[in-house]
Amino acid sequence: MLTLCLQKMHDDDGRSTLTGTIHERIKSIFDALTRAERQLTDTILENYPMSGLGSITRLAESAGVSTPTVARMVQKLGYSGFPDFQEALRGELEARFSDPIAKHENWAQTAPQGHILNRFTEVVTQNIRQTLAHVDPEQFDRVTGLLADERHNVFIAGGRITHALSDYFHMHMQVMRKGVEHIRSTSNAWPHSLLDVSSSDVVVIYDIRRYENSTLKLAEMASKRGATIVLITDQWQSPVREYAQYTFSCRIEAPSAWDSTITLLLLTETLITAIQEASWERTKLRMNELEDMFDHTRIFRKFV
Amino acid sequence: MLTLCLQKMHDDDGRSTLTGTIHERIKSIFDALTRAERQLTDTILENYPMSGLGSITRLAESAGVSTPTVARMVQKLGYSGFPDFQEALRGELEARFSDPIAKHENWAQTAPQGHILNRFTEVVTQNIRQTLAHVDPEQFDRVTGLLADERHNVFIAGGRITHALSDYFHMHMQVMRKGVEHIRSTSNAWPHSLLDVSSSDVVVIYDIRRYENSTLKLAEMASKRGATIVLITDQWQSPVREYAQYTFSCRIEAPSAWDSTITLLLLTETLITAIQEASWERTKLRMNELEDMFDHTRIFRKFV
DNA sequence: CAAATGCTGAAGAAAATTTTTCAGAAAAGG
DNA sequence: CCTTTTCTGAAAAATTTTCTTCAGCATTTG
Repeated sequence: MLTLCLQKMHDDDGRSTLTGTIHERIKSIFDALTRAERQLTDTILENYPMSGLGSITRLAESAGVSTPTVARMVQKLGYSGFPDFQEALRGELEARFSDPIAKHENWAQTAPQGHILNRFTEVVTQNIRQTLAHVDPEQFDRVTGLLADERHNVFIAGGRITHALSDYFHMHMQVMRKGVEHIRSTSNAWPHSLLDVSSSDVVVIYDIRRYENSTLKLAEMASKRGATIVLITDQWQSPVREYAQYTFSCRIEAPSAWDSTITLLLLTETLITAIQEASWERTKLRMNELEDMFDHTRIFRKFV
Repeated sequence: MLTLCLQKMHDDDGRSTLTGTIHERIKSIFDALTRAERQLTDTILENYPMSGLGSITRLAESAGVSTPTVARMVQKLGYSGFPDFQEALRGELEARFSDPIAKHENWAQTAPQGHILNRFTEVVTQNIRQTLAHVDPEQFDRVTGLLADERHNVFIAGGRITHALSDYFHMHMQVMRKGVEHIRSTSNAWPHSLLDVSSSDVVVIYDIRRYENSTLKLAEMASKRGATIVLITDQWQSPVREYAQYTFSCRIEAPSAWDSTITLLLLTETLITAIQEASWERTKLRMNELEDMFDHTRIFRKFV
């Protein structure tokens, strides 16, 4: 067996001294780790460095691996055993505590305080929090029910920025049910799609600033045909809301010249999951069929 | 014997729950302590809370008292034993370290505990945390530099699921710089695009499970042409990593039959922001030009 | 100053943690 | 498809840690 092992030095006391933080060490050998070991390091890094301070048993349990896996892993990192590893962790913690600058926990531990990775993520989590605080669960559930029901055809429309989102939603909806169509409001051809919209149908419209005229026109015409309109927009709300029966406002603030569509994607994925749960029997069948077709087309790798 | 003992409560799990921090508790009973015990608390408070995290023996030694003294002392504080005391210490440390959103039980306040809105968001924030823990800021910065540099042409490719993401990235990149092309690995026409790839170019590839054969082929061929390959993948890593100079692993776990691409979007948007910052002068000009064009096309509403 | 009380730590007992072993499972290679 | 290699966790063994006991010492009090 080829054993990967980081270099280790012993000083006069026999205590091990290794270079770099454990976090860095883990990342540097991450590629050489096995499945269970990666699972373990994920747990360690997730709540770093706290998670490693309990007993080896506790750490193993919370990572969902066995204690020998933990023992082997810390040896790969270059420590003589779990206590040695824990000692190093405590040392790091101590160093961090005595350093007054490092008081704020960074998202990306190894990135400096003001790095864009941390700044951006900070704002995004705030957006998520504020968005979720404004979603009406009842409204959400009713929309889920509407979209899961195959008696209603579903049309999905997005604008310049939100095109990717609507495309993503459309792709997933197609797997779960029939009667889903993607309308490109950026194309001149969208009136053609509207021909099929009837009063029992649902039109999902994505529209964030700067709100597009063609999207508003689309909403107006779909509304005239009696369709139910679901609007996913930003906190300032697209004018489409006048025609919409259901409106979801998502926070899109970002430390950038652009807005962040993370919260829109979050809402979209949550909707997808809810719809899937509401129509699991049907969705399962369709997914299996799809899998079969994929098997016959060799699009995907059989073995990872 | 008159035993001093702070009040202690047991919850359903039998775990002890005490009020106030250990530091406060020690101070409050300090007057009632004996000589050896004061010696001990001095040591604990001197390097609080780190000193208490080793073994009882170590703590006793560094305080110059015996282990029974420590054991008696923590019982006076109201803990059932040294491990119980240590657990409390770890809890305090964790509270100090962890960010407030980690303990957010209900994201959507009005939705019930187990509502999909809360369940999904919980998992997503975990994904974000774990993803950020794995991003190497240095690698991130280098990729930012590469993509901001107009001397390198940029090709962006996505698969079935990641098509929307690559489309989104492409749209933003187009605003910021020239020489950006979107390759559809799902179409048979992608070899045509590869004709233009030279050794100074950068190919950004999105690939999450199930990894697509055509994407791997694309990477292989781009690699043969000497292009620098940036891979954005999931935690299990696409086989494309063999050809990639830069690999970013994003957590995509979701309480769903599908994976969540939120973290990929987060990384993408952060990249966009970083690239924008790195080339702000140029980007500003291009954005102004774009605005002018929009003004002439009446695509957007002039007044909201 | 003597007796009583309480404090302290050495040593051993109990309990737990950590490490090792090994067999079955999974993955890789032919 | 089969063989080989590697990985993984259950269980046992080894080690460490924690707790208890108890005899000696210090302090207080009358």
